Amino acid sequence: MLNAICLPLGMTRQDVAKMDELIKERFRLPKGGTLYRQGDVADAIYGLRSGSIKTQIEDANGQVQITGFLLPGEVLGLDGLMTDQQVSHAIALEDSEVCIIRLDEMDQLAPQLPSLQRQLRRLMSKEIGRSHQLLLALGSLRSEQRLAAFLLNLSQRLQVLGYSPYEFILRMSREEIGNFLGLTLETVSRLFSRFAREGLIRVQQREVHILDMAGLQALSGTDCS
Amino acid sequence: MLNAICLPLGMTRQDVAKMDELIKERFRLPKGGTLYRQGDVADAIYGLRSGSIKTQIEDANGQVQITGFLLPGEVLGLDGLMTDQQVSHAIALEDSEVCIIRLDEMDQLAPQLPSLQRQLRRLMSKEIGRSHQLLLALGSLRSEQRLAAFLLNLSQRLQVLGYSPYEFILRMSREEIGNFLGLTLETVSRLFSRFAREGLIRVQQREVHILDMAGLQALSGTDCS
DNA sequence: CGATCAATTGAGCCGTCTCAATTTGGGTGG
DNA sequence: CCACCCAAATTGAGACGGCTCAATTGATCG
Repeated sequence: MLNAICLPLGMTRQDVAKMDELIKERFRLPKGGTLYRQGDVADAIYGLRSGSIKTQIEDANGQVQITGFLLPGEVLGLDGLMTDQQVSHAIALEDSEVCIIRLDEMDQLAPQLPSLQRQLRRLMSKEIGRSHQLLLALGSLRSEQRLAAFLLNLSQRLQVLGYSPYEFILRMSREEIGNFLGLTLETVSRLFSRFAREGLIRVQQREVHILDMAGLQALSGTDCS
Repeated sequence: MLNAICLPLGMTRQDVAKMDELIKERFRLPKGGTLYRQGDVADAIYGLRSGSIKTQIEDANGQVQITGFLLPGEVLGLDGLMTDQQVSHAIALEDSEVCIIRLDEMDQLAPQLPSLQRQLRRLMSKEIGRSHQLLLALGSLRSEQRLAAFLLNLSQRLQVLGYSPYEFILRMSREEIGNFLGLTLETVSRLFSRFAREGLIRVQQREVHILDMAGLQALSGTDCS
């Protein structure tokens, strides 16, 4: 059931069949490739089938803030829905594949698919929640808490995908993690080293082993996220 | 034209007349009063007619992050639209008055009012932009830049309302400003003093006079916002 | 007019950034 | 296949910014 990757969750089998109509279109994105740019017309949303993607916003001065790292099964382009314009850039961290869901096609199918509406709402809700969480983190958490929360979040999302929550490969650089968390790359690197020294994780370049999940949770202050 | 305060912008006179149907309902909110709470069912959006309101989110640990300060003419409750649930608290900073626009009533009128849809989209777009800006600020700006940007933003919005952009009264405490900007109240207070010492502003409790707008803009790094 | 809360200001410390040197790993071309 | 090169990551030293704790002054409201 490949489509499960594109728009999963609470749908009947018939609904899923109808969904197939929408997600025929696929797209391969090479590492570093851009799926869409801030300001582009937003005429579709995208399901990430494989690989990983970052989204980032850019202000007039070229200042960049990464707003999210997407994993397979997650949906992007939702933030542009309101405006008909993308509000962020989407860039592949590695060779990736997305499926494209055109808005006009979706509008046609929508009346027959109430579950689609519900699904979409749930996704946007999650999106808003994410951005709020990031706000809270940047506003009030200390660096170690931010990184701990970051690792736990990643671990949890990978587990949902069927991967081990205890060992994974970071798809993003220290600099990108730092930007996302509002820290410098050196601070991120130091924290990785410190966490390792304290026996919380084992880290070797981008390969991470979580040794003490509970310890990380305690550190992050907030229970998971 | 009182309604201009509730949902202004690009509508024909006839459209505005129809809008009147929606915004009959008014509500007075005392200082410190709560308009809605995180988790409440979101069955309406609100136009702020007078006063000022803050919105804040709260995580499981009770950690609070203020996400915005609303001025008259601005609309709140939009972030709850997707989810049917409010995702933030809305609390009055002073005695305020809002008009209530019930969603079900709006849905009935929507087909006859395409401009309403457009208007709503524009507002949500602005909302998302705001949250992104805050993200950028918390992630990458230094304290002085944050406060400068904050003052300029306020100044600009007040000017739109017809007030002087050069002198205004802060409706929020130093602590609330600090929370919003990811700083402590002491740092905010010190910055106010420093700005005053440097001749950028004159400040006396919550009364602010901007003396050197260009200087503030230079400080904030980003041109206005 | 006292009580209370908000704001200011100071001193000292801790955390994070900056700048810089070094190591590691991956990719490319000889 | 190896040597080289470049980007990413690590680690250190030092400076600075913002936080914490604490005392004082200044408003506001019963």
